[in-house]
Amino acid sequence: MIEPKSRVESMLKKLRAHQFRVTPQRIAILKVLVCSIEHPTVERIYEQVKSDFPTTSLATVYKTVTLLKELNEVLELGFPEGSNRYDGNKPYPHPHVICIKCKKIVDPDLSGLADMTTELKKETGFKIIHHRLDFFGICPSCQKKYK
Amino acid sequence: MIEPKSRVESMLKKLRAHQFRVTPQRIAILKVLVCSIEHPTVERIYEQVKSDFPTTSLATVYKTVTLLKELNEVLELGFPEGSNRYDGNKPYPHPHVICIKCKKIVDPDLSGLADMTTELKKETGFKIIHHRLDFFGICPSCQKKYK
DNA sequence: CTTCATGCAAAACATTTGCAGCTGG
DNA sequence: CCAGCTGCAAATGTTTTGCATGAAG
Repeated sequence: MIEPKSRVESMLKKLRAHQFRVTPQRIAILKVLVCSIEHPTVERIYEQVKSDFPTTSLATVYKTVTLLKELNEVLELGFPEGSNRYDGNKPYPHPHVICIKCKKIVDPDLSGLADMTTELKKETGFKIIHHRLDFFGICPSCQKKYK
Repeated sequence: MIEPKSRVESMLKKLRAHQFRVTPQRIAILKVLVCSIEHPTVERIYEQVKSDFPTTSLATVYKTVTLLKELNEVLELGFPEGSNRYDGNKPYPHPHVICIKCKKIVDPDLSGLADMTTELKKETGFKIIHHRLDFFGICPSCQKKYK
């Protein structure tokens, strides 16, 4: 388990290092990102931030999340159908398992992707920069529900 | 290499089997899908279909492509930023390598995903239905161009 | 002939943008 | 102070939808 505090600190440090400003809104957003295990949507982050910072706007959440993504402090999981989801705890590519019923997203322990990229480079000539691996299925609790 | 003719036939067969109608527009769209190696967007399919069938509408292309997806005769690659891409030749999950500059998509030869799903089932309890594996990078010709 | 498909335009929806005013450093 | 951030509303771009007309079976 990563210490939430240190992740928040590292994000703040990154902001300062690039001379972006540390505003109360940004602090609130990045706290939600780090404390969420659920891979929240922007809308969800917005709700949580508003509860103790009521004047925050949705646009600011979008802007902050995009900024953190560009600084590699957040992993964006884009979905064409429905909203994007964000992971502030493991801001690097890793596999996800997604429930197609309840939209829950979990991080499984899986290895064996790194060696594929060297194989790929040889075969395709591409310079590989990042990847995305999602498994879609039905989670245990939805399996019961819909049986 | 799959025979284009047989893929078109199998799509038509599937349509008839589910009592969907075989219209000239649908035939034209599915021919483009099968003859494209480029993983076309809906817009791209639309252009090509219009050239020999000028009255076709974009909405019809969307509807047809969605129908074929539901019949498992086309693989949809959704992208949140930009348009979705379609593969009528290999309508089942398989890895893709995507150029982030020119948006080219190629199918690499890669194996070793099937065994991951059994591992996943054990670890997460999910019933895995499908997956998606994309590698993002820069293709050989864009590597030259931007050097 | 009946039902389903087409084509047009309008709607939907998440995300981005423009801009006036505010504020962190 | 002043560049950069915020919040609002309007714009964007892709995909979907409603509905009248047309064509497949």
